[in-house]
Amino acid sequence: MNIETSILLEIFRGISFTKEEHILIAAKFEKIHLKKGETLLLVNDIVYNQYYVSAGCLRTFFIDDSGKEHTLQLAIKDWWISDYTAFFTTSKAEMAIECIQDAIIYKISRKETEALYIEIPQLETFFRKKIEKGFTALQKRILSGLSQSAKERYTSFVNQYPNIEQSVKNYHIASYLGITTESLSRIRKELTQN
Amino acid sequence: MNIETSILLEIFRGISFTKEEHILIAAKFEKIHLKKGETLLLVNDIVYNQYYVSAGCLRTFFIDDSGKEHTLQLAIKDWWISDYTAFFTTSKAEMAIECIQDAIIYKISRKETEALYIEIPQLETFFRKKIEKGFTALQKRILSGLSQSAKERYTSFVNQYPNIEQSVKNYHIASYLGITTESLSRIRKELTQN
DNA sequence: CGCGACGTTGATTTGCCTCAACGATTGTGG
DNA sequence: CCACAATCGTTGAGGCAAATCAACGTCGCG
Repeated sequence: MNIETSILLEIFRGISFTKEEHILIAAKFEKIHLKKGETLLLVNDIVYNQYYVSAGCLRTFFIDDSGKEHTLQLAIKDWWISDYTAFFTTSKAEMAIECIQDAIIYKISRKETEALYIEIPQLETFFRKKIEKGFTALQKRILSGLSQSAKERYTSFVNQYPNIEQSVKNYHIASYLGITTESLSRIRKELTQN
Repeated sequence: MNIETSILLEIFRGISFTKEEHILIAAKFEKIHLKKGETLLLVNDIVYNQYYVSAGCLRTFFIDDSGKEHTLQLAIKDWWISDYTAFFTTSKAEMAIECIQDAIIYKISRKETEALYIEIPQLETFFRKKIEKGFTALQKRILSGLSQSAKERYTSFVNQYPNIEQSVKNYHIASYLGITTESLSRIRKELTQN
C-alpha cells in the first residue's frame, strides 16, 4: 500500500468504505513532500495527475504573452489542484503549478481516478459533487470580476480565506485578484487607515 | 410521455439507451416554449430545475447593488442553463434568467436528474463530463478577464461564438464581457476600420 | 407616423497601471 | 550572530484604458 489508509478518511470525509475498498483506493494514491519553491507541473507537461493538498499551499498560474503571471488557483489544505483543463483530457499544461509553502500532497492519475468511478460508483458521485462546488466557486469569481472594484474583490477575498495571508505573498494575492502589487499595497493601506 | 423521445438523441448525443430507458428519461423532461422577453427564473425563486436549450437564446444575469446588470451566461442551442449555484443545493436564485430570442427548452428537476444518476449510471458520467467542460470554460473566462484587454476579450468572444451577434444585443455582449455599451461600440468601430 | 429601445459619438473623469525609487523584511554565508 | 544581499512591500508621479455623463442618430414596431 502506497499511503496510510487513515489519509483516506481525510480525503473522502463523509464516505465510508469496506476494508477492501480502503486498500483498493490507497494503492492508487502516492504521497509527495514538496518544499517551497518547488514545481509540480510545467507548461507543456502532459497532465496525468490531480493532487489533494493535505498541508501547505500551492498555486496554479498562467504566464501571458507579455510575461505577466496570473494566479488561477490558490490551494490550501483539503483542496484539489491540477491544470484541470489539461487533466480532463490528458493533454498539455498551459499553466504551471508551484509550491508556495512546504506541502504534503497526494497524487492520483486520471486513469486511476476513472477506474475508481467504476470500481466504487459512490466515488463518481463524490467527485461530481466536488466539481459542482468548484463550478459554483468559479462562477462567483467571474461575477466578482464583472461587478466589483479591486478593493471590493480584495475584501471579499480576505473574508473567504481569512488566514491565507500567512501562507501567501502579496503578489500572489494581487495576481489572483487581477491587480498589481502596487495597487494591492495602496488598497491595504486605505483599509488599515479606517 | 411528456416529450418526443427523438429529442433525447439530441440532448444525450453519443449515448445509446434501451427503449425502456428512453421512456424513463423522456417522462422526466418537460418541453417549454418561450417568447423573447419572457422570464424563466427570478431572483429569490427556489431553483428546482435546469434547462436544455434546443433552440433560441437565453441569458443568466446578476444585478449588483448599484443596479447594473452582469451577464454570467449566454445559452444557445445545445447548452444547459440554470442558476447552478442555487440549483446544486436547491436554494434561492441570486440571478435571473430571461429569454432573449424565442426559444424551445426542456426542463428537468434536480430530483429527477439525481434519480436518473441511480437508474442509469452512465448518465452520471454524462453530466459529470458536461460539468467538467463547463468548469474548463469558466477557468478560461477567468484567465481571459485577468490577462486580456476589453478589445482582446471581445475578439476572443466573437471567435468563440461566431454567429451570436445575430441573436444577442450589444448590451448583452458588453455586460458579458464586463464593459459598457459605449466601450463596446468604440471597440467595434476600431475593429471595422481595419 | 411617432415613440421607445438601441447604438454611436464626444467630452470629461477616474481607477488602476507603469515606471521609478526607496524602505522593510527575510534568508544566508562568513 | 551579525552583515549583507536578495526579495518583498511601499510610496510617489504620471499616463492610459475604460467609465461616466450627455447628446444625438437610427432602427423597429405598435
